[in-house]
Amino acid sequence: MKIAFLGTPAFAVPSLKMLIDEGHTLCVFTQPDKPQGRHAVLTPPPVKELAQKHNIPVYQPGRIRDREGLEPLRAFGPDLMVTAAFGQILSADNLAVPAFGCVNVHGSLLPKYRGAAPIQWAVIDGEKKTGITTMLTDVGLDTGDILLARETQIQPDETAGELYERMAVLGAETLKETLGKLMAGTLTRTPQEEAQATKCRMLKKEDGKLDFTQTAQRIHDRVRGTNPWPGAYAMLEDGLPLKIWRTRMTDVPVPLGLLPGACFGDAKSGLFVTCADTALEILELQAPCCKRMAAKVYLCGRQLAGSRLL
RNA sequence: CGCGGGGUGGAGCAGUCUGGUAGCUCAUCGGGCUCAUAACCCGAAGGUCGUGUGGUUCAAAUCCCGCCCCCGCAA
Repeated sequence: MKIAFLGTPAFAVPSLKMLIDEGHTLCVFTQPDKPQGRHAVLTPPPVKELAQKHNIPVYQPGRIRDREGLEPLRAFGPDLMVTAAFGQILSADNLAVPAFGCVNVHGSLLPKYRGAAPIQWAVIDGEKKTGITTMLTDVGLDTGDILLARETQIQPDETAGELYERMAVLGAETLKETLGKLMAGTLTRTPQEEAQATKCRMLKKEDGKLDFTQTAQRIHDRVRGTNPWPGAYAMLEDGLPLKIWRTRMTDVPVPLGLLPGACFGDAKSGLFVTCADTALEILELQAPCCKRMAAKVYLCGRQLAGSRLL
């Protein structure tokens, strides 16, 4: 089949790889290169790199709805469009181009977690399971009819980054199955239950800010859900941010009289922070201007016990 | 030339402002205590202080200059 693939980040890479391996005729649309890193080096999105490696034509329109996106799309004349974390909203004109419409690979069990960063939000919310949904794209935000859904369990200590990788692979598998049924003519569509729908937004830097008046479980979930981006953090008493990469639920009792955010422990027993209910162990952290390291290692050279995180 | 912090025994840091042959915690090794221990006590080994065989000085981890690498913020 002639397929236009619209995707941008690492999540979309396995899906594109699958389409390449299946031998489809492809054309890729992805977001423009963006400055990244300390020196703002212009970096191509992961999907672009894969596409170029296979000599697939790549278009990077600022807006897919505008002429600069629509024209190459029409010129390619795809039978089907596939989107996976593309990052732009398609217009009715875009959707009208392919005869078979547009299949979207979404990182949640729709109608829950429509929108951006569904994988991260599922972890932050402490969900036990999530999954991939393929759907027929319409003009709304992830509102189209559901084609297939595949569940996966979220492990208690799994980070958003780890889950993201698994979901990217699961997404490719689900997409493959969806296309197989589409070509076999056995695909069915099910409207989403609007009453069950929830939306999630893009993650912001501030979403990594920890609030130790919450329970240890909720804080643990936020640490997991914001790893690796934007990263969880708390303020040290001098006002600088301390990044917290990994935590572990414990049954360590909180010493009497400690306020939420108070730290205790040492290089041998580990670092603990007081939450609303129990203490949470901090396994890996990163002080300002330093590399990330195990909390016990950090405590070899510096003190945190007795201080408080805000 | 976006702003800023850092490179010191295996690891993490102090010492740099107010130059004078390097200190702390953890790890390692040896010994001791103990029914036992990753716990505790005692002792030991281990560093040309990122780099130039740079400059200043009687003397540089410390002051000045160049270079390399790492990190935080901002994009």
